[in-house]
Order: sequence, then structure tokens, then C-alpha cells
Amino acid sequence: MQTQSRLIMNPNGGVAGYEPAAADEQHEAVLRELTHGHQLTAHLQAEALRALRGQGQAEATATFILQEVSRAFSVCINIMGGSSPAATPTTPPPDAAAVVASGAASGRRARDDGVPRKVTVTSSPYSDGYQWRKYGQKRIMRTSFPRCYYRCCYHRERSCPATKLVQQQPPQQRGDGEQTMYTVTYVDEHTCHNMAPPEPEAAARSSTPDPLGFSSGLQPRQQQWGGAGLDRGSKDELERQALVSSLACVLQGHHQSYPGSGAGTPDGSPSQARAGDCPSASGLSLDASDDVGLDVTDYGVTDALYFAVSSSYGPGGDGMIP
DNA sequence: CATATTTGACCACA
DNA sequence: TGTGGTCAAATATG
Repeated sequence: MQTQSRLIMNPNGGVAGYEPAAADEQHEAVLRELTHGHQLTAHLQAEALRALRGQGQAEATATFILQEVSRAFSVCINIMGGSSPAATPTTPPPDAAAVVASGAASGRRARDDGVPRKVTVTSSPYSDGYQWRKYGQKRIMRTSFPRCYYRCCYHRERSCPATKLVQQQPPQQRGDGEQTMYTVTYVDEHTCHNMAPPEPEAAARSSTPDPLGFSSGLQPRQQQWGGAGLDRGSKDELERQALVSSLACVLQGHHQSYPGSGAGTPDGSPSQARAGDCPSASGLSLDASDDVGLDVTDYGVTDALYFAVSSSYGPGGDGMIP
């Protein structure tokens, strides 16, 4: 936060005490480091997923955290004027997600022009850090599974135009193992991040959470996964241990079992609301942020990054969109 | 009871 | 005219 303020105060790179040329070099160096960090995070993410595959909650948690780190890098790169892979605050390709195309959705009907679209393939279409509300589902011709339509929870409250389409891929298209893959099309970009925190009135009136769910406020119709039969405290403690252990192991280049992994997280996969259909909307990201939100803030990593960048979305960090 | 999801109908576009 | 996208009433859930 403090660091961010300093950056904002010197938007042209003119750091006090440095002449412009040196400032430019510094600017470039910072961009280089940020980009490098972004790439390393992607590698770490891949390694973590490999190491934690099948570890349920730990896998989801690690994924969530690393996505947030990656997202933070993206935002910082954007702020510094670099070209980030994602213009949106979120780094859309979650875990092993791959950006398939940009600028047009799959299929022949590119609905409307001028609306930015980003198509990704991912195994966790809901862990992108945003809260989505499902508003429709439709069977699409020549597809095995229905397409689900989601829009940002702040669609009304903040007029956020972001929507996304989730299409489960048929088994034969699945890449590795048994993992179910989804084609996720992000349509339009989030504007909810550019705005001030929801006014108390709105926050009290509606249950819509903070974008990343760090407030740990319980959500209506919140999906439940893992932690069956455990009270909140025990579950949190187990997840905390799992998270610490998992990330430590990943960072060390190997993985070992962590205490309580069996008892606390029988199955970390997001529950499929309806077999064969699209999973329920406000799922993984929400739960991950909710269940481990305190843990994350305790670690101070994602939290710090989040608050460092979240206060400055938009131009100059002060560009509040009405 | 409030809110989210489901689902059929409607609308717009190619 | 067929298909994809959205709306809104009905339903489900906590």
C-alpha cells in the first residue's frame, strides 16, 4: 500500500532524487523483474498443481493463492505500463489454463463487436478470483454439455459488464488424466475493481461480497466442499496446516503428506451441483477465499499484494468510475 | 424470508 | 430461419 502510493505519486517514473534517464532505467528494471516474477509464478503454479494433484483442499488453496500472486504481478505490470497478458485484474488462466484465443469466442457467432473476449481452457473455471452469478444455461448445438452463463455479482450494484461463459469439454478433448476441462469465455472486463468499496448501505443491503472474498463474510448459497463434519475452527486449523505444508513442500521442490489431510479434506474438488451440468456458480474461488481467507491474510503475502494493488485499479490509482 | 439457481420463452444476429 | 444470448418467473436453499 505504501509502495503503491509512492508509485502513484510518481506516475512518470520520476522518483525523487533520480534524474530521468536513471528513472527510465529503473522503470525498465522494475518491469523486467515484475515480468520475471510473473513467469516464475506461472512455473510455480504448474509445479504446485503437479505436486498437489489430488490433494483436494490444499490443491485448491495453493491454486487460489498462486493465482492471486499472478494476478498481482499482472496488475503491477499494467500499472507500470508494461504489457501484461491480462488486462483485467484477475489472471484469467487459472492453474493449467491456457489462453486459446483472444478477441473472439469459439464458434461462428462472434456476438457483438468491440466487446473484449478472452477464451481460456481450464480445469477450474470458477477459481478466477471473482464472484459470478449464473443467469442462464443453454444447450449448444454439437456440444455434449450445456453452456452456462455467468455475470459478475456486481452487475447491478456497480454496473460491472463482465460476463463469462463456461462450457464443459467432452471427455475426448480432455488433456491429461481424468481432469474435466472447461472452455471459459470471458466477455467484457470487470469495472467493479475500479470503484471504491461498496457503500455501507449497499454492502449491508446485499450479500454481495468483496471481489476476492477476503472479508470472509459468509455468502448465501455458498457451496460447501471439504471439511465435512468438522466445525469451523478445526477445519480452519487443518487447512492452515495443509496450506503451510503444501506451499513449503512445493517451494522445496517436493511434496509430502501433511497432517490432517485425510480427515479435513475428504475431497477438495468443487462439488458438481448437477452431474453432467455446469457446476454451480459462486463456487471454488468463493470457497477458497472464504475458507482460507484468514489463513491467507495471516501469511500476509496475497493479502499484501491484494491490498497493494486493489486500491489503485484504474488510471493513476484514483480513477474511480462513477 | 431473502437470495441464488433453474429453465422455458423471447430476442437479436448471422 | 436457426442458433446463441438474455430475461424473468418459478423453484430451491440456507
